[in-house]
Amino acid sequence: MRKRPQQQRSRELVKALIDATAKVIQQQGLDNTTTARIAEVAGVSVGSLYQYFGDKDGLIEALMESLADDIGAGLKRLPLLDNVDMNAMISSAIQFGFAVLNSRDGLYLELVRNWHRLPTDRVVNTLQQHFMDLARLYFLRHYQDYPIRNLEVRVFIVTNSVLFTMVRHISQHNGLIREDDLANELTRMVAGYMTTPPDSQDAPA
Amino acid sequence: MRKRPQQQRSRELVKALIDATAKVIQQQGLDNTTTARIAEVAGVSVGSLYQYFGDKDGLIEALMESLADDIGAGLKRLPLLDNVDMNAMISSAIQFGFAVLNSRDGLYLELVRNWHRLPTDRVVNTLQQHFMDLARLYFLRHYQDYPIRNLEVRVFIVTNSVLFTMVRHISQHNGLIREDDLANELTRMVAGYMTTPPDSQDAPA
DNA sequence: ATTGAATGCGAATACATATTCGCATTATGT
DNA sequence: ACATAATGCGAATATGTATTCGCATTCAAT
Repeated sequence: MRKRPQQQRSRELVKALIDATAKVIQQQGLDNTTTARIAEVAGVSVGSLYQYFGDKDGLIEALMESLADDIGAGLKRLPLLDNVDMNAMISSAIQFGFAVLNSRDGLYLELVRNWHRLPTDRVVNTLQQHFMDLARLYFLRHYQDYPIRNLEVRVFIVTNSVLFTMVRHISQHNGLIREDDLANELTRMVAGYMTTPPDSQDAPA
Repeated sequence: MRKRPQQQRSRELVKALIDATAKVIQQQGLDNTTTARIAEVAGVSVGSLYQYFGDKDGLIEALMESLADDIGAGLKRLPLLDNVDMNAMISSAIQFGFAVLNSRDGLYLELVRNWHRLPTDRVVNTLQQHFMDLARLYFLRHYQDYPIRNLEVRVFIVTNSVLFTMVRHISQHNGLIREDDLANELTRMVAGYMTTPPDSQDAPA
């Protein structure tokens, strides 16, 4: 942020710009998100935009920071650890995921699709960290004895698998697969995998 | 394609353009892929480009068609069904996936990252179709009796999970997770999931 | 009320890029 | 060799977009 907004109106202007950025991305897609449109939607001139943000990327960064906080807060609010069995816990988490992706008219959807050209580190770390902690706590509480090796790898796989499978499904309006079927199957895959001992080969052949 | 190349040199020109498109995407990224650069790399003028392709998208479409064929051929060449157990079969498929993503200096990587703004239907269908057939044949051969319900959903989940987890991993140079660990764990997750009966809840709590 | 700082403005600037078009060159059939 | 079609060229055109800058307006403190 180039300059700190000091007065009330400029703080509102900054907020309006970040909100407008979200709105434009959600309505026009990241490719058609221009500083002109953002300023217009915010009811502000382009010049004012550059008073508080060094460039367009700075503005988008600010949006991502804000959303990372939202997601972090949303996750903390979910009482995932209260679930006794892993199936229920994972099911809740996946439901939350779908809810987020379907919220705000597809804003999150568009952002995840474009992860590779956005400053997503903060959000990704929030997610990864949270599920990592969750997994550790869960195993400590329920399987104090058996050692879960490769927990980092497992959480990495599971997080990305679920997230991108959901995004792919929502993005392509696949009428053949219902969202709750997908959620159920994802839950089964993840629960099965997370509760598999590290060494077993486990094919019931 | 705006006009069919009839003579030898123009057929070569078209091929050079498609090759150049791949090269530029791989070297500069999709965002910096311009008609000027493509023409330059192909050793051809921009004007000639528009003789055979209606627009830039047409050119990229032609590239995708060509790659879809390559992938289809590569898949057919893999003797996946010769594996007796599912673990080996899936492991081979995942190895193939990594090989493709690491080939051509990251061309495929960049294309998968940008799936949402590319004409990927043909490639996606090729993949989905192939693994669907494979799964059907495998279950017919090995478990003739028990009915695999939701096979479409399972294949959808598994394909996207593996593909995007691989892409995410390769993209972020995550030194903490080795590629073969990831491959092993992916194999375990997928094999476990694909061989799970449709109704079981299967958490060994 | 006055004044200096903060804020806000938007036309002007400086690229970058897709696409066209009139002309030059090369191939093909006779 | 000639005529005609196919091919190739690249400067010019049209459009879009990020960013700047000099000036106008509003605020906050005295």
